[in-house]
Amino acid sequence: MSIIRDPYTYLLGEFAELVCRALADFCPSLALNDVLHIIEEPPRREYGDLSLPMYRLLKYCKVDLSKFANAVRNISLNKIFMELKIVNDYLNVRINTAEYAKVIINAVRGDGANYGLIPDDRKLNIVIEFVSANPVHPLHIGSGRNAVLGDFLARLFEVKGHNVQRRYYINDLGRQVATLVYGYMRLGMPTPPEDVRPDIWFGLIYAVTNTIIDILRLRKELSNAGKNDPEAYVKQLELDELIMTLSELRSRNKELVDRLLDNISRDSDPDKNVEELMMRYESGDPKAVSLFRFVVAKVLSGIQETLRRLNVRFDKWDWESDLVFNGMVRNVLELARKSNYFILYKGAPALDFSSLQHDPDIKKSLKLPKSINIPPLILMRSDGTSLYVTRDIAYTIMKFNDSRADLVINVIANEQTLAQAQLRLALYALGFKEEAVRTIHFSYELVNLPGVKMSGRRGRYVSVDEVLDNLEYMVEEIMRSRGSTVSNEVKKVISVGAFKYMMLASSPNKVINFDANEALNLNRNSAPYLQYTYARTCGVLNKYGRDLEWDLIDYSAANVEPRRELLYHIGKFPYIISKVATDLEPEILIVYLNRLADLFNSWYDQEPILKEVSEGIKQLKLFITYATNIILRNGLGIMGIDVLERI
RNA sequence: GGGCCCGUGGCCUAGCCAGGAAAAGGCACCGGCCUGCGGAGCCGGAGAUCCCGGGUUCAAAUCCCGGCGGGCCCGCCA
Repeated sequence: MSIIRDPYTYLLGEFAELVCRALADFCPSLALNDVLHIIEEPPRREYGDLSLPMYRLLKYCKVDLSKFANAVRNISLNKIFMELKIVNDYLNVRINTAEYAKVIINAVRGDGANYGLIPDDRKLNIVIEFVSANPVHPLHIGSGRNAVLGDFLARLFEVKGHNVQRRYYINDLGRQVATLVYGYMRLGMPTPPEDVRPDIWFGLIYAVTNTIIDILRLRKELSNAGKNDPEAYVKQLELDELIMTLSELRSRNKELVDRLLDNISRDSDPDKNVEELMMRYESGDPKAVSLFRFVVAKVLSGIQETLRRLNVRFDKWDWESDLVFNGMVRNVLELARKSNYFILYKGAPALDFSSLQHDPDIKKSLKLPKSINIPPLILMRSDGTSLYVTRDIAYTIMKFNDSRADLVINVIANEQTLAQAQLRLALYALGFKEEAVRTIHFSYELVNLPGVKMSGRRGRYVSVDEVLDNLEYMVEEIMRSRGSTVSNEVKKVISVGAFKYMMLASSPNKVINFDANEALNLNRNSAPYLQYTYARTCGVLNKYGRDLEWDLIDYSAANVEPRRELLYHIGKFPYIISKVATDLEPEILIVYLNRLADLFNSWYDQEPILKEVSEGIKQLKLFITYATNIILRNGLGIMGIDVLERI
């Protein structure tokens, strides 16, 4: 007999088969999958362990419910089910826990430390592009959410046996980097200070430069406008706000801000100079290239430090500018010119999707929004420089070619839904139909600060590092209040875990309103709670100090609450992992692990494990502890959260 | 004007896609449990018009339509 690796799925299958066989005579069209679909868990355990609402069978065969009931009543139970009852038109079964425990125990015994991690049959090449934050300031918590989600997806697919490549798109051709470089030049290109993180230092230059440029532009507009310009009032308000922002920034580094203000004010047209810089860089001017690359690499080194702190790694760092330098962007433009969808829009080369976007088949396969009007996609500026989406088309093609990808997943904020739809349409229009279908936008919502709008341009954001620093401080405080100390290692594992948990605990398409007090709460329903529970299991297992005596386990002792419930939950882990991998919803895993920890802690308080006198029961209890231990480690592992043997 | 996402006790979150038995966790609040294998824990209590209005259905937090509220997008920005 081969070992069953996924007990719960096996259980569902057995139940469905039982039902199908019983109803085969008068309900021949009823498929196993239909029944599987209908099976649910009763709201309360008294009803049974699994339940089939019989009225839902009426969809498949129209006969009287009593006929179902009669047929079902005569089901001869196999050994894993021990009781069958019909209550309120529900067919409820009770599991023979002793038998089911055997299945679960064999599954855990067979897979050991890999319990629950069952590879898919087909091994895919999956590219995940994530973070890809503009290299102009430190990672803020929004990017932190992206990093944690992308890392979660990568770990999940790896566990499911796929070949995962993690890529970071270094967006160095945009106006943002050019603005930063411009500011750095105006500052006189000083050597970045050693004692400040480069992303923080350059991030300040970036915010200050942006704000000053905007102030100068507004001032010019105001002085040109007539006194009766109705917009003048609004502009004045905007200007006042910017000046406040600048004075806030000034409080961080007076000298730097004054110098920038002085030097940028002397420039008669900063906007034009920023654009000129962009052009020089894109055309490959060696001086511009070395300067841009220097600045970006510096900022990136800071970002990488944060990512290392989060234990998020990348396989490839893709420079956007390389796509222009190596001709790939030009190729895309040439392809576009030859395509049937090419038009000149307001004099600029563009793709027109009006004939494509309403085709129901295309809409469905490319997962386009129901009724949406996608405007023509302009591919090139009239000054000859490239645009973001054009470069992104080239990049996507490269991601497919580079790693023979079956799937490209882009972890990108919800605000880019339209742009991502445009990207897929453009790929389709240029003849990359397969690629278009296999490009997946994994969308997530932003992280908001209560009251303030986060803005990198204004230097207004909470960085990942600040949050982690605060979390570490909280951990220290808690330990101090208990009269003990904490190692750096423990402090780091707990704070990083708490951060990741926070980012994964709510559905990706929900906005997170970042509340510092809430975020620093290390109580239940958090990573530390799960880590603590894990450490508890380690404590017991270490104290026992030997391997389990699998053959001595007393299965019959499984049929006692709350062991029963706990075992049932343990048996569900592989099923949960599969579900998470299908739905790509981290919160499912979190809910499951919390419940497991709750059940374990509650049980732990009720029954001694090591003091159990019956050897068979003691081995069963050790098994429960061991399985909980493995599940917590594997579950947290997928979330990128480390565990500790001692806290 | 059009589109996307969200709305569940005071607060945060699961359940919604695949409708089904008395809506599930947590925080905060109230009351108990520390010489026991780890109290970052355990036991108990209180607290909900599932945003509103229609519709579909034997049955709606869940599906459909229309509102309301919040966030976001519709650029020769990224």
